[in-house]
Amino acid sequence: MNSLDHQIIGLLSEDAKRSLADIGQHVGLSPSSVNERIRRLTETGTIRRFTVDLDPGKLDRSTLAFVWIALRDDADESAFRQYAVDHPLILECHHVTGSWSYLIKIRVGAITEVESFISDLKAHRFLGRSETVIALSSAVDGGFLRKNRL
Amino acid sequence: MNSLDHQIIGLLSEDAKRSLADIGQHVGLSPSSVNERIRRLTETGTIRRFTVDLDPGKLDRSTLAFVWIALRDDADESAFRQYAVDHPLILECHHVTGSWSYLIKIRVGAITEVESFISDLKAHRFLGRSETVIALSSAVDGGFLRKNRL
DNA sequence: AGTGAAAAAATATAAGT
DNA sequence: ACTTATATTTTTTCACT
Repeated sequence: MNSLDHQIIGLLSEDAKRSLADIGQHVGLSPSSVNERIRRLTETGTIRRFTVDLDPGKLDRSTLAFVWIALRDDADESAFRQYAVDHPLILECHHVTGSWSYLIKIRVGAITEVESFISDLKAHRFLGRSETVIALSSAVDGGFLRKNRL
Repeated sequence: MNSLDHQIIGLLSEDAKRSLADIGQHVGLSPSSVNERIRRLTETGTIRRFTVDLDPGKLDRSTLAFVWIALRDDADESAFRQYAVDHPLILECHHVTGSWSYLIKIRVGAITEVESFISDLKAHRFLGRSETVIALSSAVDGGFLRKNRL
């Protein structure tokens, strides 16, 4: 991982459809060399995958909410984690420091879905207490490590 | 945006390097049709861009922190938002409901950088109060809207 | 909207420095 | 490691249904 790799990563995260030739021009390498570096970055796991950045609003997921969770004392924590992995609305679920045990980030179509989300947590007997925070607007979003963020 | 588009989006978000032919096989369309649908999804902004999912750990950004911010009473809020946009460590910055005004998500190489991050907020006279929560581990991460999350 | 065929472009491979 | 040249695959375009 040297400076060239960083540059390549920066260009790819900005637009992964750039051709190897185009990237090569920017960083001063031939297409084959760029190709080989991307292959290695992918192999070593620095690049996890090529993907698309989607607009949540266009996919009926305009509402962003953060839900703090305190698990029940008798909750099966590994079952909870698996539940989070499988849950279609949960984008992030972090075990955190502080007075809450987990911070969950969800995107839903409407605020009413937050309520059913929490009800479901209760029904599964995971939930002790919770507190929900709604995002009114986002100055920065995307969640990616981006070009100017490396 | 019909079911075929959703399927295509799902496949792309899983692996945006799949060929049009491959996607076509899965959804039952010709490569040209898939191409046309992806073109339209991109044009309408449903697909914002093609990008790469990077491993923060491999890029010296292993530490994930959430910083709750209450702005100073006299803070210039639009200046703060611009500061957030320009800041290299800030992955997300949301204006939120509740007793805090903003929730910021940052990824840093080491926990010590969180301190300098907050000092800088203070130096810019944005910060009233703040509270930092560190992620100890993540059951779900990535931040993308993913295949099974549409 | 979708298809199939042809053209254009991009990627992957291999031989040489 | 990188480059150039070649082979292969993919993407794009277009005439037609």
